[in-house]
Amino acid sequence: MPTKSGPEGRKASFIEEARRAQLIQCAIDTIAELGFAQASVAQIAGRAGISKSVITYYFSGKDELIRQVLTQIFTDAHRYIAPRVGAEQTVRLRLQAYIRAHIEFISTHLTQMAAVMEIAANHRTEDGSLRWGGTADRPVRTALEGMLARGQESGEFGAFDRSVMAVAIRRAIDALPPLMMSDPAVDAEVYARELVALFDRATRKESNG
Amino acid sequence: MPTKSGPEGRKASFIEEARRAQLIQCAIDTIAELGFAQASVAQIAGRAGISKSVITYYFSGKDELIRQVLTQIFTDAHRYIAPRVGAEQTVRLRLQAYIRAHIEFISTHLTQMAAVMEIAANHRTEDGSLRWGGTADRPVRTALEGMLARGQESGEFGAFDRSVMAVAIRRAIDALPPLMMSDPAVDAEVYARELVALFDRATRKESNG
DNA sequence: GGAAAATTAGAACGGTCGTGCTAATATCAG
DNA sequence: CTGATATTAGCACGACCGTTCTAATTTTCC
Repeated sequence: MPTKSGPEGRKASFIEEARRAQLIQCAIDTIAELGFAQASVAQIAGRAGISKSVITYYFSGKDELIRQVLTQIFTDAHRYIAPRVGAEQTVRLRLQAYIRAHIEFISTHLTQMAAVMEIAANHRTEDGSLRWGGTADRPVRTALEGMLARGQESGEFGAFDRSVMAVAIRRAIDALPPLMMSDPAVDAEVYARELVALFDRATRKESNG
Repeated sequence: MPTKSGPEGRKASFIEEARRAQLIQCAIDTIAELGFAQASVAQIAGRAGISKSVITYYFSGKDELIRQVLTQIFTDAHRYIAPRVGAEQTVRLRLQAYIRAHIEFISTHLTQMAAVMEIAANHRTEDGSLRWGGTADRPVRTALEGMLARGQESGEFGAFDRSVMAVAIRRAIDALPPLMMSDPAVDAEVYARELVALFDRATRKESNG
């Protein structure tokens, strides 16, 4: 049963593993540089220096490749961020670690993040609706809202709408990739420090000023 | 000299004005609904119930049409927002009006804003670089940074990095279109009130808590 | 070293893109 | 009403899209 059309069943060969990794990396670079719409199979294959058909040989199609790009990047990000947040003891410190860890990961994985955002904003199903769009970031925001809720219950945070605060935090974090790519003068450390301070004030109880 | 290829020279006829307005509106609707990449000339013409060539008859090409979509929306937005900000006397009130006016306009022009963001994020020149991207929002942020600077000089605001604060404010405002389009339960008034309160705290002087 | 399998290049397919051209129709001035 | 002009539909064009197919080449294994 092996032979025909693509590697299946048997364990991946050395060449297969190397090609898959190469193609995923080339897809990331191409999407980040040219944008999702311009990242055609021909472009990605050209960057890898191979023929188009190699892509459909190792992946069932372009969608498969895109999917694997996303899962790889998300796995990397989660592995970096989760332990750094979990290490902190108070909710306020966890929120600070949340912001800092995100910005550290983003600033050291700029092309990956640019690719993720291009895909999230543009990849659509055949019926025209966004494949990962609209509600795909909801679980992320929901988790963040949970953290904010615990901070309010414990009295560490003041009164505010948690969903609006979560949106503001996420959007401020996700602003970094385009910022850094269009302006190399942007300093990720400064950005992290200022954002931590900004939302530290924003989550405080109203102290009659 | 009249005749050949498109209306030029003479003043626009009734039909011309109507068609241009219709096509701009259809472009907005199509881009907002299907995304920029899927908003082909054929799609836009189909929505208008006319032939593709009518578009290239009234506009020099697709780029021209897109450009007019942007200028129309930006003009509308500026006419709504500018006087509301200018009416306030203190910097803090002006910042509040800035946020509120933006959210009011956005929530009442959702499809327009969705179209603008699709275009800004995706429209590229032939060499592959974003046409309105990267640095196109710089003047907007710069103006906002100026407002923040005046607030710090007058002592109304505390100490913070103005460019980071400007990014956070803009990103929080620009989050509204996708929020409202994916979740009809989102309340623009609540969002405006909470955002005003959030950045009111964030711009305050550190009051030792 | 030779057969079988894995991997690759390259061409071909049907489809959509934006634009240009042509011929038919609608509008309007005289 | 009529001729000129504005407007429109429809097709053709070259380009690129993602996928499929075939044939050639490389690798693997006995």
